[in-house]
Amino acid sequence: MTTFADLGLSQKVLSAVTDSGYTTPTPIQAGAIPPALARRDILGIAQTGTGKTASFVLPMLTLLEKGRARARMPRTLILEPTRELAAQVAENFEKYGKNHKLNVALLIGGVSFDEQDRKLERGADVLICTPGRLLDHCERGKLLMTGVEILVIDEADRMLDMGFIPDIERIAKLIPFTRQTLFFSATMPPEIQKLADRFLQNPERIEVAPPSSTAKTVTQRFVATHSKDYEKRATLRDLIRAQDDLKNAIIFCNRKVDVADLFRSLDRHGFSVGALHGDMDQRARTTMLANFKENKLTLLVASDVAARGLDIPDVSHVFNFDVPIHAEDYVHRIGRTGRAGRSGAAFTLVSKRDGKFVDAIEKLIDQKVEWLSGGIEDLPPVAESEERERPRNGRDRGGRDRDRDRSRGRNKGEARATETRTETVEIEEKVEAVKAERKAEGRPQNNPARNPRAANHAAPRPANDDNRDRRNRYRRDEDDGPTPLGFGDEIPAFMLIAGKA
DNA sequence: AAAAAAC
Repeated sequence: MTTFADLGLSQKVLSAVTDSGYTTPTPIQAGAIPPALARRDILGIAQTGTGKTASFVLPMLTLLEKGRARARMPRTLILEPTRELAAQVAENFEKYGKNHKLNVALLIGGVSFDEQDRKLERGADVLICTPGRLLDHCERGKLLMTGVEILVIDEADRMLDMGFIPDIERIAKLIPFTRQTLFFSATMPPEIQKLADRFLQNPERIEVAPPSSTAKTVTQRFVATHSKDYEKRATLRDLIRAQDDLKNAIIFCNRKVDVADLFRSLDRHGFSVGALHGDMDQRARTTMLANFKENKLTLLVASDVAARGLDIPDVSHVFNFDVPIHAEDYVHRIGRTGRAGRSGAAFTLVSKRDGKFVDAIEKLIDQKVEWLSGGIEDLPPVAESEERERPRNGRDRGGRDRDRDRSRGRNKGEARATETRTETVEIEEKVEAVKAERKAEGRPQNNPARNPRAANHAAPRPANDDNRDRRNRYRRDEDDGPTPLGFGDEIPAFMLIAGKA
């Protein structure tokens, strides 16, 4: 059997791989590493979860040992479609490059330029980027890419979906054409093939089957639900509570606003929950993902930003709050669980209007998905009592609901979750408290604009700092019951936050 | 019916 030692990797790389506990390469690694080391172009058709990242990181590290470093010139460039994926690849570089003295620069949007600029000035050997920020650096004249020897285009099909191809073409023009190019895509539709033909010279083509673990180790179920948002939220809560082997879960919504809404709803119901979508500020995204990975959060409500490629080894459950509009997304989403041979469960809430999407999914995965308990036709009619059960005053709702849940002895994890509310909320509450106190004392608030140094000492920004989120945070949920007298849909801004104009 | 990415 092939081992990593047979592939021609350097001692430094091999020892880091061994330290990580790996002995046997995956098919994509065994197929791509030897030709990559021989300076061949690579066309890798592989999904995430196949060990794809290591299949380019390991040979790149070995090749970087051979050439000579040119002053302040990056020698390798990796392009990723999302910031989280870029960060994940950077982590891999640190892990497998621990015996190397390489400077890795992560150039992604949503964070300040300063630190990235400093890294570039010190001289970075490896750039790991999202396209927009990289081009921004280039346009500012801070970055010369004429020394790049290896270009990696990862997740090419997704780059295409996201409209990144023009950016990729521009970037490719800034790099010598004598470069070696490693090109990866999960699928090979004609557009991608054309793209590959343009970017690659006589590539070695390696195609690996999608990880079969998805189909084999993930238990998939459809769950019938009424279609109103609050009904779906209730269905979801019952479903989560009914799981006795739930370790952690990602809950996917189709839209960012729904991620925000569902996050707040679950949080108010006392679940240990975080959120992840592209309109959140980068700090919040990073924190949320880190906390989820470290099991400080049990649930992560996410948009499809988290559907592909994110490597969280241990997700026990995936819930689709919304049926994905594109069937491929379903495959990517449920692929977040059942990884590395572990078992996983994937539940998809389905309401009447989702019929055709459900059909498309079953067609794509070529199997029928069982219903958890009866189909949509078997749903009991909307219970009027449920309407009445909802509290009159939305403000008291969270506490009362939790008490009710507790007295029913419903959930073990949930009471604990009540105490460990998400850090986001805690941070935000702290910030508001400090601000309110200042205002009460009549002291001026920190104004970073007036006093730039104050910014460094200011209270931490709320983790979930997106303006839209902030407004929505105080907008009342549909399941909060009737609006209190005297307020419209929105509680007046002055009652909410001191400061924010 | 969406999401993602630069300011």
